Amino acid sequence: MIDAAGLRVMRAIADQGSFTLAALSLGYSQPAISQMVRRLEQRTGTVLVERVGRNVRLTEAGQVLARHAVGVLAALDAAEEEVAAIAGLRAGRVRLMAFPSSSATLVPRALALVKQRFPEIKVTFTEAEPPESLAALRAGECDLAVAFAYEGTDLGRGEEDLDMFVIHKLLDDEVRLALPRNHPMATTKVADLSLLGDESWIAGCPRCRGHLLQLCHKAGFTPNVAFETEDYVAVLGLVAEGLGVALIPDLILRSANHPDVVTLPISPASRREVHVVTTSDLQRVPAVKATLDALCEAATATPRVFPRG
Amino acid sequence: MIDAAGLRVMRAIADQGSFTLAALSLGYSQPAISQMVRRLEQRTGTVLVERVGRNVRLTEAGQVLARHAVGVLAALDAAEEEVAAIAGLRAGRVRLMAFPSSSATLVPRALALVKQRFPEIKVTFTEAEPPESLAALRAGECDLAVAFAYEGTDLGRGEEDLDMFVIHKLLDDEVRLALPRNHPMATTKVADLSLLGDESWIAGCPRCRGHLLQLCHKAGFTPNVAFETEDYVAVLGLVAEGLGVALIPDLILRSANHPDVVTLPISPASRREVHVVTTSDLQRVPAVKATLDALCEAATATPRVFPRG
DNA sequence: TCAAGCGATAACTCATCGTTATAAACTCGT
DNA sequence: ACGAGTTTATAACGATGAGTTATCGCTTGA
Repeated sequence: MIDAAGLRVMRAIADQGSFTLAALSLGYSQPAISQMVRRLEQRTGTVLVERVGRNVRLTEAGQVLARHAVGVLAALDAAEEEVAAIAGLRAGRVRLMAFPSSSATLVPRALALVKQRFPEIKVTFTEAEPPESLAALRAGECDLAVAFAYEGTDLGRGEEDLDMFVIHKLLDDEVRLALPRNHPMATTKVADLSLLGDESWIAGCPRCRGHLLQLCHKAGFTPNVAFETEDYVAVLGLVAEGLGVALIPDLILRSANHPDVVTLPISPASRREVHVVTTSDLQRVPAVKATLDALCEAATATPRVFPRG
Repeated sequence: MIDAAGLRVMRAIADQGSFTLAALSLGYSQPAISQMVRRLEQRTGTVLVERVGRNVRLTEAGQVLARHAVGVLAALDAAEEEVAAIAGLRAGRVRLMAFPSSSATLVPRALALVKQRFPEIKVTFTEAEPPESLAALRAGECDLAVAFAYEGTDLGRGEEDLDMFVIHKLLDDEVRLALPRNHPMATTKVADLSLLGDESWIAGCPRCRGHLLQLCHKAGFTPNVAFETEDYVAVLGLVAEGLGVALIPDLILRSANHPDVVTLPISPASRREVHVVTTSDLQRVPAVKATLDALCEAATATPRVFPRG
């Protein structure tokens, strides 16, 4: 019934004291104000403006509207400004979820980029394995998910519905074999999986374990998994102590390595792909887009370091 | 840029969780909501709603709008309600000015009527002589002026510009002669002015004094004005003591009389007209109209009482 | 008394905002 | 796996709102 434009007009009339000046101050023509007032009057069913001589004066009802206009317009401007800040990257919150081994290098680098470019944007970060982060994304509890997929497998658990997502590839993450420095194979250039059927194996996260089983199966044996832990520092420790060998993604090795552990490329080679996942809607949210871009840059700019002991 | 309708829509979406339900709750069709959101999004340049499956979810910017909507819409409703109250006679303030002798009977009766019918309407009342009340009306400091004009004269001072006013006649107010009970003429039915050239006269307000001079002039003499006072109770007292005679409007005699004073119709008859004056704009203000109506009713309903001692 | 200023009005244009009808996409139950 | 039932998106269209320019009438002040 009564809208912000009407209040703005009433306020201008109250401030300026005439239709003409009010029109001027609002950037309208004088008849626009005249008609606007008439519309307001027939909507409210009340006289809002007293026409006295060639001047105008607000009636009681008109003064009521002008008085309320201040608050309403201020609140409206505040809302507008807040949205504009989000649109203009001067504000905004991005909820990022990433799997643990990405949080060592990739994510911090991206967050630093965002913070440097858009200091006002708050990126909240939660570690989560891919199935969990994708579920959060689907549930609207997250804006960006950094996830990985081993060659030939899907992101998430496989039965996931990925149609709703927009997926950007960040980098290829080489899977390497970790073995003790004093292991006979430690001096070779490439580790041939098929020669490792008798080793004790140390498995990582559930999906990594699945990948290990798959690779070994293709290599002709079923691995003897002696330990399971999701903590890759622990994996390296176990390997260093000669308690087994393990498959470890290169990404982890960039931030964690162990003096007594050697890593080698494996044959047949295997890698996992690291992706950042969002939705087409969220991708168009400026702060989300900025963070996504930063992740892509961090991925390409990060040099690959292969610590070979 | 962003208006109340937009906020209302965002709020409804936030509350209802879907476009369809939001449309239902606002009495719109579903496409109306869909288009409204799209318009808002291209105006703000931001994604406001995440389309997820067949449901929707607000983005951060959308939540900002929905959050601000509460306050803005509440303030808007408050303004609307306040104006509606004025329009519906459930509120409002009327500033009434009336000349002193009207405040004895006419005005109290009218105010009682208003109060009985519309208890919420506050009528403020100020005594003022016609020129002053009309000036206040012109200056916007008054909504209704009760004024009088002697036969053949204007309201106000005569040089007044009456075009801007709307004038309603309330009643004819007979001018009577007041004289002491023991005055020789006290027993006659009609006082012949031309026989009173030798009397001492007591004059009232300036305009009444002018009228007195005019009447006497027509009757062939210039009155000997012994006293001047605007207090008609004083006039009656002076007359009662035999210090002079006076012309007194009937309206005053309805509320003030004196046992030792007799009043007679005069010849030639003279009367003043009592009017209520406002402007065409103010006349359409409900509370003003209600008060004006009450004044008219009070004027016609008030029986004429001629206390003849 | 005349020129200047102000509000009202008329006539017209255009964007907005609503509608209905229909398509496309998703969820869920069988 | 597939169809029923929702849900959003889109198209086409109409009514109304809201702006413009041009012009009139009135008030005012020199």
